[in-house]
Amino acid sequence: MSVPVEIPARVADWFAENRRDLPWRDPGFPAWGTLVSEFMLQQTPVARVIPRLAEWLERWPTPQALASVPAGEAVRAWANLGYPRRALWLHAAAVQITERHGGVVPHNVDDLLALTGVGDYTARAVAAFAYGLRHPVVDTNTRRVIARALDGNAEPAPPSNTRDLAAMERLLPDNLDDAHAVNAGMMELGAIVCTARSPRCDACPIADLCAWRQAGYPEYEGKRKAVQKKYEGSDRHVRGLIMAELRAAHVPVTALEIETLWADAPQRDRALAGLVSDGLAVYAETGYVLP
DNA sequence: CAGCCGTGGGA
DNA sequence: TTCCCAAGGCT
Repeated sequence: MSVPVEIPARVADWFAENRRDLPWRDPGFPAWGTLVSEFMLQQTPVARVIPRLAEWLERWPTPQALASVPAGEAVRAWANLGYPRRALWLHAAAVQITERHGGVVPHNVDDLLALTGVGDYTARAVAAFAYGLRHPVVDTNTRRVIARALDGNAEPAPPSNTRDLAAMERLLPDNLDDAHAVNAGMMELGAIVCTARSPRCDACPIADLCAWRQAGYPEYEGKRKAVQKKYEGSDRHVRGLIMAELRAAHVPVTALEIETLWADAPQRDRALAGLVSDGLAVYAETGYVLP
């Protein structure tokens, strides 16, 4: 596929002018802060992350600080960010950073990938954004911009790490600062202009180059991503109710109290067993507590 | 690899 | 109101 050579420079210039003032973009923001923010941003919107991130870093300014407290403290501080397993994984990663890397968030992508809860996106985001290294960073925003501007599709195909990283690599300038701006700019463009529902093409710096626009905005015909199951009444719903109770309580939550949270006994038992299996709840004498 | 994992806000 | 989906990762 041929890439219009103007795209990276246009995106980088647009980013310089239009970047949101987000905490993790502050000069001197620590790599640990970047790692924490990336964990929190996995499937949780920016606006909900910002206040929790500030609290978190004030309380645990280093990996060692987090590693020194029980994992349950992390789960409680995670509050209502959702997917509380991420709090458990972040705590595990803090322990690993402390034990294996002397408390320094690793620079190396393979070392980052070896941390619990760090996958292909997060590892490269930390290497690129915290340390300024030249790695392609591809998230859901970047994939959408590439799908539209370069491939002429309304939506990206299902994620393929090999294909997505190669596509982004082709856009990355050699210069470190420019590469950083293109990585961040593609994400930012997807986040605030080339959005999933109603893209603001009038504000897009590459609208005149966009393959999807040039093709007349054809509807997406490829494989759709699996539709999210309904939350109301789901196992995730019940797990969420139980976790909210465990976070609020500072004494063991009895089985009787858990019964009041959800009437369907088999589903309730399944949810609770799942939480115990995941390590998010443990039984202690009289009831369930955070780990 | 498809399914699973929370929560809340905008359209 | 209902639906969509948000800086993913693990099994």
